[in-house]
Amino acid sequence: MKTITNPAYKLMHEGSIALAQVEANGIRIDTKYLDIAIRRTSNKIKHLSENLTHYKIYKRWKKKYGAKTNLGSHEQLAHILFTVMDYPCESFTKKEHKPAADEANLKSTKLKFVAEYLELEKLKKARSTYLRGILRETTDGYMHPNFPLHFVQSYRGSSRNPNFQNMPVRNPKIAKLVRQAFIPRENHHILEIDFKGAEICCSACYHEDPKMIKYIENPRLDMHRDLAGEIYLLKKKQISKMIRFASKSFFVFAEFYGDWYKNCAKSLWEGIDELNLKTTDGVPLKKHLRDNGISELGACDVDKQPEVGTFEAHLKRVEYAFWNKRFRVYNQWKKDWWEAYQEKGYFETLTGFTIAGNLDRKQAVNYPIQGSAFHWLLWSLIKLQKEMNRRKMKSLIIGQIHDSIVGDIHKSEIDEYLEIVREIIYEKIRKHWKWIIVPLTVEVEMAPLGKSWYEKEEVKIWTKN
DNA sequence: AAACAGTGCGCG
DNA sequence: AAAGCGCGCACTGTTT
Repeated sequence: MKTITNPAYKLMHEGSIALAQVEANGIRIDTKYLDIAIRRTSNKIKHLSENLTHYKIYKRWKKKYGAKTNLGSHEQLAHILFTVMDYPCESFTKKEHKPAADEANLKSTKLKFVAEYLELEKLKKARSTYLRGILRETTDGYMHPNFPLHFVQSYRGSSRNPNFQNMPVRNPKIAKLVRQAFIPRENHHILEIDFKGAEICCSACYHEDPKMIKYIENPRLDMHRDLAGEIYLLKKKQISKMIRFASKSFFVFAEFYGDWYKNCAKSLWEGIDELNLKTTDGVPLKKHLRDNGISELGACDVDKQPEVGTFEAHLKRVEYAFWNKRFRVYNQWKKDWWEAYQEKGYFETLTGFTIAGNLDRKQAVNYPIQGSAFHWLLWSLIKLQKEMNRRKMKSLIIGQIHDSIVGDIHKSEIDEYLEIVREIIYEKIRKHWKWIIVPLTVEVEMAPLGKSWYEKEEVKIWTKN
């Protein structure tokens, strides 16, 4: 067993050098804004905390814990809600088997106190991990996060001090609060390029499922939309963007990573209310499902078969068709790959890394895909930076987020930069790695001149849809 | 005071 | 048969 091939070694070596330059470049931070944002957020936190103390629940909390009462203690709150006040508890912690204090479990009480508490917690997270974290790591207006390559089991990269790869983006308010701090250099744009469906494309290079390849090759096909149709019993034109999003994140990706229908049914069902899903003709999704004979989620009990007519039972069939009809070849690959790993105790990725150790089934089939998809990005970043250096460009690469590259690009170099990117991703990478059997595409997002990372918007240049 | 385990949450 | 992959960071509560 060879643990690493020469090309794999070279990739890590050159990758480390390229990322060292990225670290040295650093990211410009608006420290004045950060100071104001921290102050403003602190005021909100103070106000919200004070407000919580007027609730009856807080009085019970105080009675139970006295001087030890701590609004920051999830454990205390969960104990008050689920043990003292006896609200039905849907989940428990893994090791200690105490009532869980995560957002979903707390929210299930539907208490106003809890809603305000969660809002407070979001702000606290934004302030401590992000606003203060960024400020702490910034000197002379620049922050230099690390991008190590030698910590992750799957041979992905990571980021630390601070982690540049988990800056808020999904919650618009928190995203704005934090990402406004990231600004370009004078006369530059923040510009991000993002591999489209990197892990899905990469998986196809392993399993070569013809249906998956078709989805990737034909821009008029859309697997998330198709699955949304099956999951929610909709016609193509009824599927809104948000419905597609729910199908993609709560079913398709979850299934690819190894989740199953009972979990997916829950998150899909809860997602309907949380995302306020409606068909494009304005019909609330739960009403639509009711009209089609599905009016309940079902128990989703691990030990029980789903009840006929429930959403859970429906999703069981969708899952079956997903793996045994639609992506049958992928399914078979997973089985074969797992068998081979059990036989040998290791496997080799398409990029030349051997992965050994005690892996479970999901890890064994996910690692090669996750690792190799990142290696596409890393290889591209190395090429891109070398070319930028050769041309002595003013533009800089300032970060990497698994399948995207964040650049601080001079206004006079945008076209040039994008042309280099295009050549690498649309041409060179497939010449370098002959096993890439699907076309690779990237999306481009850019903020207006001088504007923050928060203000990035998609730039349509190479994609036709 | 420092270290540790456990939990939760931000991202891909 | 089992039942979501990979990270980093902050915080609580306990132990050293």
